[in-house]
Amino acid sequence: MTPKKIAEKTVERLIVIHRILVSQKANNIKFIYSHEIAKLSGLSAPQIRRDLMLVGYSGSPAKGYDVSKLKNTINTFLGFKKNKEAVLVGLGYLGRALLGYFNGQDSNIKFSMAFDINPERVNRIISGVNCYHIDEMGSRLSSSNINICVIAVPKQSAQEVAWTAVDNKIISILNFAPQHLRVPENVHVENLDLMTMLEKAAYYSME
Amino acid sequence: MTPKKIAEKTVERLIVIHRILVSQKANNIKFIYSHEIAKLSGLSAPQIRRDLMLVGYSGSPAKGYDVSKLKNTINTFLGFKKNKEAVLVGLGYLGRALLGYFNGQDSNIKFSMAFDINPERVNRIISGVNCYHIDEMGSRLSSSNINICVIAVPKQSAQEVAWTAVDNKIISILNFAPQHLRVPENVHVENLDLMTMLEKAAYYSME
DNA sequence: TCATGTGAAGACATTCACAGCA
DNA sequence: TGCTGTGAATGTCTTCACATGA
Repeated sequence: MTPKKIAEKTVERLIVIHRILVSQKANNIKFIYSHEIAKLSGLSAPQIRRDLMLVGYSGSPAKGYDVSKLKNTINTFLGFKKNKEAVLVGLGYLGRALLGYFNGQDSNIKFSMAFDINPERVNRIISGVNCYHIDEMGSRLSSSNINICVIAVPKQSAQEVAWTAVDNKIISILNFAPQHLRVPENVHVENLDLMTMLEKAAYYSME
Repeated sequence: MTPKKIAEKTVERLIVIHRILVSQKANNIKFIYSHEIAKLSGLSAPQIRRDLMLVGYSGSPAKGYDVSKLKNTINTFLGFKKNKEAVLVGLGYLGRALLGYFNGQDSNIKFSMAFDINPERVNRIISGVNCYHIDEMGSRLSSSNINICVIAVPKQSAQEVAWTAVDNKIISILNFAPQHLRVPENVHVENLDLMTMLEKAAYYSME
């Protein structure tokens, strides 16, 4: 499906641009210039034009880009599908927050199940999501078609969870554990280390 | 305080390396080679040596780097201080999770207060942190010495929160709202957009 | 022998600046 | 006039590869 090899940063920017287009469309804006997107996104205008070049949509110098058409083009380009499913592992503070946060938004992606090792957290429904014991993860994943896994467990367990995941159809992981995961080559890992980010913010709080 | 202008990515890597050194020290490891750090962090060995060059610590080819000394050098270089304070705005799912998550870890950075607009969420203690109404944010910040702010409010309110923050001593923001923040030049903004990250993970889940 | 420290090369990402067009 | 689309230039980051030293 992935047409060419696109830089990760480009993918990120296109997602951001796409969201801006969605919101502009909701506001009934029909056309938009690159510098307007720039203002809203914090990206630079030439950068945006370059990214849009890549997706192969042409605007007009007179009116700018057709919001609706451009949105659809990016949609297709990124292969967005409706109702994509993901799975969450780890129902601590962070995990439960993610369930509420993501499943509350109007997003294409929903968690369709979650796992934890703690018996008190499982066999119930949290934010509309069925929660099971981690022992069931392998079998439930392999009998599903889910291939996105979000890991929100303590770092000691993260690698083990990742192995179970990649053994059962998962090919993309969003990892919140501050732990480098070893995975097969074809599996994508997106690390999101909150502690590092907070420490980074702290670094820039010194003058 | 910031000695030279260090690339943001370098800062991130140094934080990661630092954490690895802390954990190695806890395991009583005295010396470590760059390729060992590489294995643990997912970074490349030359990259690590380059970063360490920058902090100005020299290892020995025979034994590698002295874990304890290197840790302290990075500590000093990054200006880590004990018990740095931050403030949280937004006590929804995500905000409450961050309180539990960060204040539970053994970190140098703690939240010392939190704010929300919803009366039901304030004037109480959550995960050991005093929660106040957003109206009190300005006065409480200005009478404190906190200069790190974590924003976990809906995107509609994020810019307003940011303005209150920067008007009251905040110079570094960790922003979870999917919204570009306009701030004065001297203020650092670290964006952490969970929805974009999940969508990015979804992108890489297609073959 | 094997790892460090680092100049030089290479890869990658961003911006410049302008032709072309409505 | 003021935008888009884009070749070329610039800037930044990463890796290579090897001299050096224990």
